[in-house]
Amino acid sequence: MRMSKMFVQTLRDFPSDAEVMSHKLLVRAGFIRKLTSGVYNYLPLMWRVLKKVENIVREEMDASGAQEMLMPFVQPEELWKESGRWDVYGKELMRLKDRHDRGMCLGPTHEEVITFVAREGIKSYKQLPVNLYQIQSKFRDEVRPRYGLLRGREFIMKDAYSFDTTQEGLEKSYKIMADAYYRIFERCGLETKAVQSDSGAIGGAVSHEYMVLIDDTENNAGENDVFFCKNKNCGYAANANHAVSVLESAEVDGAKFGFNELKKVDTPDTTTIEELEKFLNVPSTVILKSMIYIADKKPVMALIRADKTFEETKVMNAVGANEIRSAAPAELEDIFGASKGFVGPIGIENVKIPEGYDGEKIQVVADLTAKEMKNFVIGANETDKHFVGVNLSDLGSDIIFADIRLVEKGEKCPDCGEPLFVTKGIEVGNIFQLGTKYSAKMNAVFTDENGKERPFIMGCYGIGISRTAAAAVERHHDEYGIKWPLAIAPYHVIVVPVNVGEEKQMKIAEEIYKKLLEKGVEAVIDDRDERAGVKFKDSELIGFPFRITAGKTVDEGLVEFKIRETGEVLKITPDEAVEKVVSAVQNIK
RNA sequence: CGGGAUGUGGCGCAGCUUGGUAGCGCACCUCGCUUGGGACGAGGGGGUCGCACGUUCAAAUCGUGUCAUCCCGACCA
Repeated sequence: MRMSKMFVQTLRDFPSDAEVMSHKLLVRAGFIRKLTSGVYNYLPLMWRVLKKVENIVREEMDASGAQEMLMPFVQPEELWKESGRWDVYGKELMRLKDRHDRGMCLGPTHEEVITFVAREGIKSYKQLPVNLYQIQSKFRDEVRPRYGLLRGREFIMKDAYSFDTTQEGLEKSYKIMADAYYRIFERCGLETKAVQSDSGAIGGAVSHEYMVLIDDTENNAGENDVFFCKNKNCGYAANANHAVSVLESAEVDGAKFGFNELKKVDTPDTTTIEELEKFLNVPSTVILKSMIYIADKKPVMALIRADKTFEETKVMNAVGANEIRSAAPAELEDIFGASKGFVGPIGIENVKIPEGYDGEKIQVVADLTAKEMKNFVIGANETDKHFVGVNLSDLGSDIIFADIRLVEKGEKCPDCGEPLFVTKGIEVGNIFQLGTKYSAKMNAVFTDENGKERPFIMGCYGIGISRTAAAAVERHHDEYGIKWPLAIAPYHVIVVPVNVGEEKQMKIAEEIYKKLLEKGVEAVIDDRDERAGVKFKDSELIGFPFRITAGKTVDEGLVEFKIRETGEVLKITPDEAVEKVVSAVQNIK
């Protein structure tokens, strides 16, 4: 490729609307341009990168025995009604009508369609197991798209779906994918950690997320908090929304503070835990904090020892909901007649659920920390009042107990007891044992050895192609620009004649360029009549892994060979330079 | 959906307080000069100042509305 003809425009400045490095650099270096919020044009350089990532994914998927296909981007409403997700998916699902007023949606994922494909095409256990995948654009109407390619609304994804006859078969298919995923990300130049993750409303099913760990806490690109154990024999790692919190003891008996019997006390203006601690002169560990969530339109009260934090996903799972949000202060008034800071579970069975919400009574879900507390303090469901000296037996019996705590750094690993560490992570892949969630609902069955019909045991496996490319930029850049891993770089090498007016430099550069092409290297020659500084800045910004510069030293028969990743510079002959690139390229194949 | 901010040429920004017919840097085109780290000089093209309505002799500037974008939060198979 000749730089003078390449469709690329690098910018002198970072775009003002970008926040994270991958977004800033990909725009500035001319890889992407925004069309509208969360939707980007992949310009030629970006498209080359994406195709490289795709091809690595494709090679490893094919090697694992999976078969590639392509499903439609637009899907009919009926399929989503069959699976039940039409009503649960929410606004993220981009819904539209065709000219006949039929409901359609843009595919955010393809479980419904693949289940349709399988029930049409798979009739017998003899056809199983099978794993089908595709690489395609997805659309999710994210509440808040951000961070460029890391959280776009339209993005490229590889999604695979396995079909097995048994749970054991599924586990085998799952393991095959887990192994393939490590290879894929490693080949993309990304070290990943597979972490246990929340399995959503499905509950109980196994799920792992592949995280690119981002140590820099200043970096917002890592949107997930990952807890992990450094014990080599253990290896526990989990997303914060799933990490098990190990109970730790604390001073939890209010009797030590004079709360020997249940009574209601005045606690004016104590709307926060801190204020309440101060007013009653007790530690937060003898206070049971109450928080109201709206789970699938049902009000839910969650309880936890007040020095701990709720993990909403765990609350959601504990009550079996699909969607959850914390209630607004005005809603508290509506439901309880008490203001923020004073709601509590005593007498909750008498609280009437107002119009606009679902449910007959308010479900109470308590964290396991509540179980060891005695004579504690809790909101009285009356503004400016709390109960003290409360025990669990005072709260009624219809309480769900579960781990609904957010794990904290330094807590003990649930598997080995060593302290847990936390870091940020970018989720680039997700593998998931679905079971019969879709096949059962959509009546996707096969005939087994005994002539009996049984639903497919399914698994699904995603990789964010565009997100993986962006994550690579997050992990591989410096102050000058991108440092693409060789395997996914748009081109392997750029050849720079310093001065296109110097015949000898130009001649050597052209020769090198030609040799590289002949050897199958993806090379660019910067034949622009620009000053050296411009060419060097651009080559570093765009992130070519290697640069061969033909400058003044051509008179001595030497060129400069520079490695982007390390900054290492060698003065060698043109043939040696070509050889270095060729062997590096062969090495990644 | 709550809170905050911003919309002026491809990118980055000034002008707005105090209304008077749009400017700077980069990029782009032409010529000259220059050529190992984002040169220099001269000339040139490109914007109905997000949109609508209003106030006014006159609106980028004031008012109202609306749309878009970004940030924080909420949310996120």
